[in-house]
Amino acid sequence: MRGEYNTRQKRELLAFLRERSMQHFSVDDVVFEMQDRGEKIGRSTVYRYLELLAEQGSVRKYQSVQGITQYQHVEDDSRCDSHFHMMCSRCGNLMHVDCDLMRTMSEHLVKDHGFLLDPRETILVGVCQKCRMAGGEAVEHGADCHEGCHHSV
Amino acid sequence: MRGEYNTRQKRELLAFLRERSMQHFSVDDVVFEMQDRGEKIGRSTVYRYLELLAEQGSVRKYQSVQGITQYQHVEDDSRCDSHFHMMCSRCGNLMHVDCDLMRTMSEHLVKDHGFLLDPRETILVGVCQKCRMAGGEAVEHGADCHEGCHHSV
DNA sequence: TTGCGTGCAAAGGTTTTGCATGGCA
DNA sequence: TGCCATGCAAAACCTTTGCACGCAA
Repeated sequence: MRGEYNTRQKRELLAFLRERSMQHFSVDDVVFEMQDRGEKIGRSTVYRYLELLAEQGSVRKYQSVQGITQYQHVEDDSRCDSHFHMMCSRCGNLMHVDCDLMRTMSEHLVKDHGFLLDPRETILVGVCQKCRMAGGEAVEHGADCHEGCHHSV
Repeated sequence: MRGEYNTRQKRELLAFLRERSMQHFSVDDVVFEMQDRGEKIGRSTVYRYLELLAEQGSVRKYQSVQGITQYQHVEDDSRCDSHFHMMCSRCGNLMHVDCDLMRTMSEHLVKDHGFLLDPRETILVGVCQKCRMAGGEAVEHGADCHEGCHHSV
């Protein structure tokens, strides 16, 4: 059975994941950053172990806008009903949103649109506060949306 | 300048896109289905033309959960402020959502979370009504969410 | 005739797989 | 010792790019 043995690679990878809970990363990030701290781990091992953890639910796996697979370790996976994720298309950061409006939206979608939203699979894409500040007024990705939305950014 | 000539490939591809507006497809879908109807077109041409159309806004491009790039032709791209997309993780269908609650959510996100949502990049993932009916009570992808949300599915 | 568009093939990048070796229990 | 885990290399995929030829204007 898979995931049976307690190996050095697993221990180190798991420690790595825990340190950066709530942060997103690619397989390359893992390989190189672990390498930097002197922990040798094969690329295939990273792929295989992350895949296993994703099946078990302690790691979330999704596609970035660029088409690269990103992973994220989650401590508590139980509150899926109000827990969404936002990703900044500029800096790539993944953020959590845990608020009532999301629940309201879910309920609205299922009631009025017949659509059962899955917060685990859904990622809200946009530009985060930090990047908006850094980029000044001209908000790249949301530029044309900006006008129509009447937001006072 | 790109997109200047009116070639057979462009005409046929554009016709293909218009026929399946509101539907999603991959580059392979295009190549093989056009091939089936006797329209020869090179893979690179499809990539290049879809890329061009995506820049111009008449085609939307995004990553599927499986990591394959999907495209979708959109007739009217002007109402981006309240226009979102939902994708069914079962049947793969892409649907449009054009309602006030989405606008409310956008405004909430930017006001209270500092996040400027981009409706063009964001895809709400879940299970559509048709698939929920077909699948009975046990809703595959939203199963554990189902409980927490107190939805009366 | 000019130069953009096309398609093949090759290259590039990411992920998966086969297989021999290593290491946990 | 038995068997899972690992890592290398190769393969499998998807996408992009270079280049010569075709074709629209």
